Amino acid sequence: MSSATPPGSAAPPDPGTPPASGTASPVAAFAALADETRWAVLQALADAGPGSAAGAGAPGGGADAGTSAAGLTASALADRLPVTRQAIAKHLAVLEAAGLVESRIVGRERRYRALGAELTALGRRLERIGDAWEARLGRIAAIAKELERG
Amino acid sequence: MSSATPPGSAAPPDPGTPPASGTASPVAAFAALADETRWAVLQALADAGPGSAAGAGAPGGGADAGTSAAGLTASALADRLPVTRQAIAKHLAVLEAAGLVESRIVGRERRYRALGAELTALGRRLERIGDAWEARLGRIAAIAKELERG
DNA sequence: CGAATGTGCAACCGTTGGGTTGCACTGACC
DNA sequence: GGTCAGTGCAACCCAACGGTTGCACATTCG
Repeated sequence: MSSATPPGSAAPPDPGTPPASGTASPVAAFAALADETRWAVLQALADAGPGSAAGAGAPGGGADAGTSAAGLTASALADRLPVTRQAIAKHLAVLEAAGLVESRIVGRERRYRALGAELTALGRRLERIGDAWEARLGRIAAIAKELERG
Repeated sequence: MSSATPPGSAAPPDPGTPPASGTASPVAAFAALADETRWAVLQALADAGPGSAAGAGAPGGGADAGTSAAGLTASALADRLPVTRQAIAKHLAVLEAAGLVESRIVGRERRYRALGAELTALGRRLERIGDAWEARLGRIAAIAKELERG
């Protein structure tokens, strides 16, 4: 009971842990990744490129040129996805709480961008846990073989 | 809309895909990993070692010696965790559907074991997606800089 | 055979969660 | 200053989920 310690169940009161930056809890991140709509949001954020930023609408002019790599707003995402802006906002809140997304207030709008590094870190953690399990299984098999041989 | 393709949303009818083996859908796996009790189950399965297999009970004799690395039953897990056997059974069903756990019927009992390799594969996939996002962000930043200079 | 252990299915309950609608508010633009 | 786009909060609905209880079925052991 010491190798893989993913959840915060056995964690101490956690007193001196300011909201440093990244992942809150792995399970929260998994819960955030457990929804297809949320994946769609993440993917839309991930391939949000310059030129297709604000998308349709913006009749006045080009407007958001310049800081093109700043991400998308909830409304822009709602334009791309078949759900309400409010639903998107909730999803973005979940994703941000899980540390998978970051938000910046620009003018009167809030731009979100995906944090791929957090995803990568989470993946690496999963990888390590899986490897630990496999290793333990191997060890058990070895012991069993040993016992069999006498 | 071509780099990372985690969910099965945009997937074709998927006609000729027999239940090859492992992971059904990544989102299913994440949903499976999004519960603390399920993590506890996985961990209990992961460090299920010889000697502590059937746990307390078994008054008759040693019984399950031999195939000690075969995994734990739902009842044994229910003995270790503060939930009902039925709850454990449901969790195991979810985990098995997600491809994170495997079951073997021995006598009248069903033994489960954790599939660490699947976890590892899932982690690797996450890692790749995160890296792809980061790469795309870098490319966007480069383009923005180019535009600024031009 | 009878008793015990283990499993599986089904009903049920409380809570969470995705999604919508509606409204109030604030910052930008004419 | 008035209007318009964009956000935020709150209420509400319905489906899914975690969990329990209860019972019926199989299988092993005395």
